[in-house]
Amino acid sequence: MRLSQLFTKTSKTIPADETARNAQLLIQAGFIHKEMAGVYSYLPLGKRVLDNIEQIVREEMNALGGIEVQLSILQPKDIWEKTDRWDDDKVDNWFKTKLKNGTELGISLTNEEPLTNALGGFINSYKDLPAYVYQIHSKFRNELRAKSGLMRGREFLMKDLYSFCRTQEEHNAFYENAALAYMKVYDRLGIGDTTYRTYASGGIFSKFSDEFQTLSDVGEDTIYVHEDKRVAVNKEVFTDEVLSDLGFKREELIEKRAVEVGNIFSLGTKYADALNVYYTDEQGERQSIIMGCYGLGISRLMGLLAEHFADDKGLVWPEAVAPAKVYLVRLGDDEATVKQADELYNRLTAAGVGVLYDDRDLRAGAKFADADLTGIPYRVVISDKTRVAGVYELKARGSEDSQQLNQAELLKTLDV
RNA sequence: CGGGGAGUGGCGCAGUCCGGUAGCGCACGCGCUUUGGGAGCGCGGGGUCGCAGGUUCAAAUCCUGUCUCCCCGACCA
Repeated sequence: MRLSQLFTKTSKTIPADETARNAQLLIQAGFIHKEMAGVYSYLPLGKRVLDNIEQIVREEMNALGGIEVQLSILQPKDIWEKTDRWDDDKVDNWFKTKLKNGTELGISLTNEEPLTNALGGFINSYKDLPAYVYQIHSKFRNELRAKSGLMRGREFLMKDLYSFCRTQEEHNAFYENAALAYMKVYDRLGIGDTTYRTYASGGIFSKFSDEFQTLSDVGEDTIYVHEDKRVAVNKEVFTDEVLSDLGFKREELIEKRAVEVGNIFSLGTKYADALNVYYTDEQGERQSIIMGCYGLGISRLMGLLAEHFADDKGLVWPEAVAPAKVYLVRLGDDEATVKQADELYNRLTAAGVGVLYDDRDLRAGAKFADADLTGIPYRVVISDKTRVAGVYELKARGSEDSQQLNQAELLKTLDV
């Protein structure tokens, strides 16, 4: 992408109506636009980051055996009444709307009922199970108060997967595999070493659910980390009884602040039963389906990564999610220099390397400042001077030092 | 939802207490100079002060209502 063609622009000042560092940085760098409290639009660079995170999640869900769908955002009321969840007393942060004729509708905040209902038409036999179905789509929650930028919005992008199993054993095995897949996602995003599988309240179907909590001072959750076992306990279930169940001693655990970046639940048979979705086993007997749900916040992760990897100059994206791998700075406008920069841009682009090509008519300082703020992993400078010297200047975003390389060395360093 | 703070060109702010029809920086346009860490000088365009009502000869400024944003708390299937 040529920056001369990009409509967004960076700002020298941070927005006054945000205090969350992630939102400040992402708005200042032109990645997102705030529509209203808790609602953000994704501009070109932000959209790329979001897509990159989404793709990593998609790959791991596919590897887990998941099959992707896209569910509707408008939802009918009747299926939620069957599971007794429609009432505002049951779910109080639900956006709802109405058809012109007065028919009430729900706006997607979760999808157990719609998906189970949709699957019900196809699931008859034990041969049709298990089924692991997911989507990556917007969710809406009418939070009393939005906060923390992308980390807690009213509209957000989330991956939600639902498992439909025949037996508890089958469910348990998948549930554990899902937990492993989640950790793979966090590893790929560069936060694996600070993310803990965390015991949390399980609701009515199991003693615990599992949250995935990434350590962060701006996190909303308090967890107690067991470093040796690489697990944690959420404060909400941090009781002597639970510690005893888990075989942990209180003094082994360290209190930390964390951001919930995933949560997986066992759901039992409640929803499928309520929606009259069963399967017939090998003996011809009708059996209940055991469900699980597995959430992972894509946009929240973007906020977390923005905040987690930033420094005083701006964003510092991990290469896996960066909107581009290379920020190519062209200085000087000698015809030969322009030609050389154009050629490198074309070559890298053809090789599949994402490049933000700063071909704008700006001074060096402005371009360097933008390169830093934008957080692209590698900065390459081509100037009249480097051209004459026959070198390319390469600097990693996280490093203070730059190096002078010939073209072969540069391409090798960039894995081209 | 309770408490606190704030809404003034695209962005960041001053002006509000002590009413007299709006100012600075950034950004933007033009010109000259400059050109490796957010350039300098000059000229120029752009806002009716969140919205509605009221007081007054006169309201960004005072009064009433309302909307929005931020923070703390509560809430978070």
